[in-house]
Amino acid sequence: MVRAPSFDKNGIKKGAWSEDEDNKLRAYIQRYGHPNWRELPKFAGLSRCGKSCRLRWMNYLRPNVKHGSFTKEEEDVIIRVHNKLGNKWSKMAALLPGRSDNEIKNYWHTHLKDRVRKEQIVIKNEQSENLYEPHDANANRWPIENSNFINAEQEVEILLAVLSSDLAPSSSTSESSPTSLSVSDYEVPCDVTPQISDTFGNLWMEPYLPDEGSIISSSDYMFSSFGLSDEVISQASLQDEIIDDLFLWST
DNA sequence: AATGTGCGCAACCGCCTTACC
DNA sequence: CGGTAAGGCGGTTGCGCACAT
Repeated sequence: MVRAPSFDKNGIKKGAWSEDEDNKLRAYIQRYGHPNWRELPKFAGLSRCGKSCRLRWMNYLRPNVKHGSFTKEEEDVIIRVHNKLGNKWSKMAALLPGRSDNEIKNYWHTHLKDRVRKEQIVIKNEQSENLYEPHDANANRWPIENSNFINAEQEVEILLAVLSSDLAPSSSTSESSPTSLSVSDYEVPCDVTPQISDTFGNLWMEPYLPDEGSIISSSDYMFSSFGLSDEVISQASLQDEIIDDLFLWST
């Protein structure tokens, strides 16, 4: 299952990691952190390159990393994000705490790729049958196909932004009716807010109509379209990066 | 029992981006 | 502003295992 250990011409070990190497790397990082991956193996007593150490830590040794089969919810997130962005494994990993980008990538190629391909064929066939009813209310039940009012990457990033605690509504407003949500409910930095409004227009202000008679906000619609649980949402820790991204898009 | 074949996944490789000088 | 180093990302590979023949 793993590559056989070997040494390159510089004496750098390659291939499968031994338990002893794992212990050395784990102990060193837990004590000193990893301010410099290139220097780390030297001080940790490992005959590995820095990249190899980083990969081993990120994919296998770091705390809380999960292994084993994916849940249905995790599969849904992968499929939906892949539908929007393609092979952005690190974005998916950010939405799935404990899962590494490498593991998600492997899981996609071995379990999901073919399944999604088949399902997309089915969806396309069903859509082609509805060609003459493009504005039918039921069309809103296809969130992936009907949410391209901004580009896909922006949509996922805005989703992450809304999911993160800094931008989420404060507790005093989160209990209120969804129809009352507006951009002012979010703690967006003051120098960013007007630019977001300029860029995304009514995205933050207009309610989305998923079905006759019910009204939810655009952001709530995005939550539901990605099928993310509150638990996943609360664990997202990308707020700084997201705010930076939002700022960049708006300039 | 021996051999062949496909799958799953850890690890490697090369490129791109970012930070620093 | 250009060069360099380091980190990060996505594509690909190699090998052990399970199953089929």
